[in-house]
Amino acid sequence: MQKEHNLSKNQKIIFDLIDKSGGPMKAYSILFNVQKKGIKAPLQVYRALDKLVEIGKIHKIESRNAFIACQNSSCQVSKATAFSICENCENVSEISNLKLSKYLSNFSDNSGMKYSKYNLEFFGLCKKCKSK
Amino acid sequence: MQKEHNLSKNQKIIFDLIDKSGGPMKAYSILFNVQKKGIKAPLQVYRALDKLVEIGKIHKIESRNAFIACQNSSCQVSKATAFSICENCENVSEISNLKLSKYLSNFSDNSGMKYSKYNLEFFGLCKKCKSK
DNA sequence: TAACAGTATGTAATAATATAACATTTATAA
DNA sequence: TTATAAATGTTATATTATTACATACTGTTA
Ligand SMILES: [Zn+2]
Ligand SMILES: [Zn+2]
Ligand SMILES: [Zn+2]
Ligand SMILES: [Zn+2]
Repeated sequence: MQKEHNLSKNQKIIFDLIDKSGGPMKAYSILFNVQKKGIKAPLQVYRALDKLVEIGKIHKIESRNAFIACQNSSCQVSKATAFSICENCENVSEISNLKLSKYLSNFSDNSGMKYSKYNLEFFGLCKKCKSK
Repeated sequence: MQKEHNLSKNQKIIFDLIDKSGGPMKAYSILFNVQKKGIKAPLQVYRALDKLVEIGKIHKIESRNAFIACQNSSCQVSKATAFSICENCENVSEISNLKLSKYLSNFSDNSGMKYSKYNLEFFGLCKKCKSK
């Protein structure tokens, strides 16, 4: 069960928009879409995004500068994330694979570094785009 | 052995700078550093960076919008990359671990997607920063 | 309730990152 | 040589993100 965070007004507006979109959204596209709700400035968007990432309700797709609603029930923070990204249609899915996440969370090498977080992005062609 | 690409003038200037720096560099920091060599505009930098990424001489650290020289002898293209990033000192190393790269290159799930490329970024504290 | 701390908001300005469009030049190869 | 691809030069502009400062809200505790 995901901890219930009481989202603030702006956080809720922005989370709902991203969640309903079903895919990744970019900050200025979000801004455009919430202007009718009174959110007028980039900073208002980025602040809400920062908080939503922090509590794991959304994740940032780094290679796309975009934000997607968490598709796992278990992400309380954005600290172990994996995505598949179609390079043709830009469809993005969060990968939820216990073996993969265990493998990566336990990964260590001889660098002496203690890893506390990772982000993995796979690229390729999705089913639809492959068959064209 | 890495295929010998005959880098163009701008590509060589920019690769040498990044390589000698020993760490990740940002595009506009690169621009500042090569202005004395006649490279005056952002686009000249970005074009060289694009090409260098394409042939695997450098990789982009997506979470940092920065570029680092390939530290493996084997990357002919930037299509299977893994990095460790210290969140304190921002030191970045390319991870070269055969088991990890095999595991990820062979990864597949039931999404029907064919993965042809991945990028993995680990975060944590490096040896030095941990012991402070 | 009053005082406080922490979180969130509003607003303007600006910084940092990246690309579009167009003209010209250089390298490679048929 | 002629054609083609790759690289360069230049200006302008688009996109992404943060700084700085003022104000308001929310929950806790004296
Ligand atoms: Zn998630
Ligand atoms: Zn697709
Ligand atoms: Zn490499
Ligand atoms: Zn460090």
